[in-house]
Amino acid sequence: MSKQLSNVDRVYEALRQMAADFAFKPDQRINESELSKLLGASRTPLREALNRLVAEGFLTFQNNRGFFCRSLTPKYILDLYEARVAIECEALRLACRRAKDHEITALGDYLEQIEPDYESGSDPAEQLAMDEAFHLRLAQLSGNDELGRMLRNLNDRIRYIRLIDLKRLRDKTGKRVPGELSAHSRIFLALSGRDPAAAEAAMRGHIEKRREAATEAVQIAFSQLYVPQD
Amino acid sequence: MSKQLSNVDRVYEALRQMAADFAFKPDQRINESELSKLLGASRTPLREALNRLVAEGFLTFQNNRGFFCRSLTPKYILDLYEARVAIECEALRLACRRAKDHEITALGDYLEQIEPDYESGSDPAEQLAMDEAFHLRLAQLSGNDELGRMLRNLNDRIRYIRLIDLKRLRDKTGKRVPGELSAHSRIFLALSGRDPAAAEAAMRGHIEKRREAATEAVQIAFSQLYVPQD
DNA sequence: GTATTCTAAATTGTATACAATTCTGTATGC
DNA sequence: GCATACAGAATTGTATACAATTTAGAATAC
Repeated sequence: MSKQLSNVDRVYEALRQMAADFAFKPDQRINESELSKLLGASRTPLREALNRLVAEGFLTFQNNRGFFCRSLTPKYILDLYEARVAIECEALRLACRRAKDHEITALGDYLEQIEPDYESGSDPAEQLAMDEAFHLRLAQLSGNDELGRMLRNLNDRIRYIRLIDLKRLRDKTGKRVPGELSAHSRIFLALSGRDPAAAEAAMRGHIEKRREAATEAVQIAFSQLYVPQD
Repeated sequence: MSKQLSNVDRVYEALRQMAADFAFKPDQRINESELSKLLGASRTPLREALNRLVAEGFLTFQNNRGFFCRSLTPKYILDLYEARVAIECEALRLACRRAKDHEITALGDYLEQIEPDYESGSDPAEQLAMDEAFHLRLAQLSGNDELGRMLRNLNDRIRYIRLIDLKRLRDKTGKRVPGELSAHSRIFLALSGRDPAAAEAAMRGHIEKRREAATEAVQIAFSQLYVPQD
């Protein structure tokens, strides 16, 4: 009847958020004592949480030197985008075979529901959250829990860069994100028609297009991380 | 100049092996004190290692109840096989584009080198290790570290079942594993010819065929895990 | 016999202490 | 100036102690 979440879980969630947002700068060494004070827990649960994040690829670990933030390089981000292609395309193929009609209908309703917010120049972070939610629901229609789990992990590690890319896209095109929604619609229509080849092609193109802008986004990320913003 | 590996690393490797081999039975609760005595370390580093394994999907964790072995169900194993298809097919597509000629040649040499051991009825565990090594090298030709990392994780979680499947296959076909080597050859030839479609088709069929036998292998796994062997 | 409550034992959760190691800055030699 | 050696400070690694919680079993009621 009391708290369901353990302290380690709380610390873990906080650290995951921090790591996703690069609150730790790339390759930065993490001071355990300092961090444990900040999070209001001793080093024991803190280190347990840090170890989880190492296994998930958010941090690295060196014996007797402690924990470090993952580095941020174009190669790393390009790899993550490619891994997304692998996971999402296969999930989509499976979804074409397995998703129930009512599940597809429900996803279509969701797409329509978020359309106004997506169109209007709402908060980029919200917009990205909606995008991730759509992609995740799509992946979940495969019925494969591992693929969903992997996608969630990839999303969390790539989010910081995707957010930069999204903002840039908006600036360049004046509050409108062109082609994005129609890309989602194209994927959805292929799924509705149970056409795996068309669905996969649409998904692949959709992700690939953003991947091509990733290197540039990484450059911007560095300038944001190391230069005072305003 | 002294030990490079930390105690946590040592404990982690041991636990990972145990978890892969289902030295912990599915859903079994793990007693920390007992295990720490067994591994010759205190509960602090033990729990750090256990947390890594939770993040990797080998174990689960319930607040105030501790760590448990992952459960073993046909659905779980089928999901892992599907995830392998996702990772390996995409890696292979990328390899067709990116692998250097000399890398492909080297892989071909490796394939020829292991052929005699693979053909003869050598130790099934060794045979599986060779199979995994081939698939991993293939994936690494993609140049994508994330895909390699994901495949390694999947391999470790699925190995126990694959070993059972492989033994069964040998028993049924009298020391010969038919079609296996030629499947690898077919994949390799398509890669050599830089034909992603053919390569992916061969890979997909190769994995899918074993996936179809997975449910049966899970049944056998249970009988092995809960009945004295000899 | 079954269900319920209670108590003691077992187990997990986490803070802390201290050993081992690395890091930092200063002094020394060339 | 530059490299090296060294000492002290800082940091990580891990055992241990004890609190919090769950579990197991006995006693009781129906």
